[in-house]
Amino acid sequence: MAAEVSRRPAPDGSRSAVVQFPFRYFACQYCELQDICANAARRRDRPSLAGIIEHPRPYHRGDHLFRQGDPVRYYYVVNSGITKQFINTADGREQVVSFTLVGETVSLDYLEGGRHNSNVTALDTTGVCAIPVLRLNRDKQLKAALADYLLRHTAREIARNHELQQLIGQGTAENKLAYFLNDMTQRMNRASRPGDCVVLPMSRHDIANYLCLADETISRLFSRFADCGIIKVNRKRITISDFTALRALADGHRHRLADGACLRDC
Amino acid sequence: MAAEVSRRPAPDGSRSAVVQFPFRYFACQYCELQDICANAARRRDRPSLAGIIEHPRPYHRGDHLFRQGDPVRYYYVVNSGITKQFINTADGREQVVSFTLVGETVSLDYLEGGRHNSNVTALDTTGVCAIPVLRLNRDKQLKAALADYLLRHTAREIARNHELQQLIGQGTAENKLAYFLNDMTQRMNRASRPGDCVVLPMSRHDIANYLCLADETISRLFSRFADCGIIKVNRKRITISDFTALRALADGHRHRLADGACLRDC
DNA sequence: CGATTCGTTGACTACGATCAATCACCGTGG
DNA sequence: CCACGGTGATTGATCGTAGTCAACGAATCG
Repeated sequence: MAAEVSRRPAPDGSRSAVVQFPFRYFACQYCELQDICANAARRRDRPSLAGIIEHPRPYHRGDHLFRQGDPVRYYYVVNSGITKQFINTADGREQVVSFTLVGETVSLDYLEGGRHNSNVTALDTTGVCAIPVLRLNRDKQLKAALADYLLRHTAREIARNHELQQLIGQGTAENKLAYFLNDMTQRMNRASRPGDCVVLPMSRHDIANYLCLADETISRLFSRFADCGIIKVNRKRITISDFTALRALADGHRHRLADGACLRDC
Repeated sequence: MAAEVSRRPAPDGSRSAVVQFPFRYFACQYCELQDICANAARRRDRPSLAGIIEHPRPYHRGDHLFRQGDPVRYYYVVNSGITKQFINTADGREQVVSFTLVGETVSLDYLEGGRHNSNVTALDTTGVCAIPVLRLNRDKQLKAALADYLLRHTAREIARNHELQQLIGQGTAENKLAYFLNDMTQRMNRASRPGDCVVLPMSRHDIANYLCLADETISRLFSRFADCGIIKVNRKRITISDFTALRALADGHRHRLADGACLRDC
């Protein structure tokens, strides 16, 4: 789709920290920043992230991108792998608030004083594009362009959170998991052709935590959905057999699987 | 605190829609925008919202500031009264997602295409400062300054939502209501001296909806809190008798009132 | 003053949490 | 190769919280 670069940088393990443009990752074509990044890099008349964007060495499972309380240094876009974002609650537990997939931006949840209010760790080997906030301030034009994008992005994120809040609060356990599976399938398969199969890199515990359910409830629901013929479960690999039923469970909060449904379908 | 203007505009019922600066509302001193609004209006070297900010006629109880699906035309700051923000869910019900008090900004939850994803109505007679998005685009400098502010604001809002998500999902009904009362008291009394009394203009139903609880549960909890000597309830007027206990219930998710507590305290 | 909406209290139920036991998987080391 | 321990996932039994249904009381409005 675009010109390739000679010296290939991270996240393939090289030592280079700065990308030479023009360059495209696989994820670039799905990235919302491409108009002020890869595309703009080839035009003189437009502000571009080229030259200030950084690509740190890939993170491995469990590595922290940043911790709660850290000063905000970068905006992050995931270009390979997956991250988990969680907050430390007042009573010492953890609450998973989001997963960030390929092509997505790690959500900005900053407290007064420009400090992160959350932790972000890699769930798998993960490469990122990192936009240094300080260097950004030197280029007013670029900053304005990025602010525009970020504002749209966060506004959408708030809208998403509001819907999630409704789901977490009002939905049944079935609704929550159905929503999660549906959402993950859509987001993960955006890069590939829309498939009926999805590999969830996070543990059952992380899913349970994210949806505010007990680990055991998630297990039971996976089994129940499988019994009803809606999905097939093979460890972390989930195959959706009945998208319509899944969608119905996800959309219609309060909708429940009839007790007889299982007997019919399996 | 600052010079008053001769022709007093809305929200006092006048026909004027545009404010003459220098001017200050009561809420201005608590407004996060004051540096690019009231303060900046008196300086030539700084971009200011003066001249483009609008003050529509005050809204009355039940009036809509905007509806879900409407194109985004303004950023709103409440300078008197209170608003309720809610989304229409997939299954036709409503979900209250926030209340916006004096000096606060109505949260930006926009979908792709620049359309509101929520409804905002006045819970009481409410005056606002409205910043027209289109006119803002003509002044790059001002837009950049405002974008900076809005980004910080929304980042904090996302952080808030993440904490709320944790509360809604994991907290007991007691935790939720205690959090709500604590939060409202703090935010409402920011303008006045920190008092132990708060008038909640929203209905029990709105509170229940916001906290994802049944209306009856809210009623029961008000009674229980009162029985335990934590609060005094007089219709919409709530007096906090025991801030420590309330704070403990709000902070310590999973914390519960002991069954004996009531008997001790009342 | 009735009519209607809102708020409170009671009785019962159901969903999901909790506690507990077992199973499956995986890397380690003998 | 298998025994081993450790972790994660699954299934079962029981219990408690908050939802639901229902009736009543209180405030508001025309």
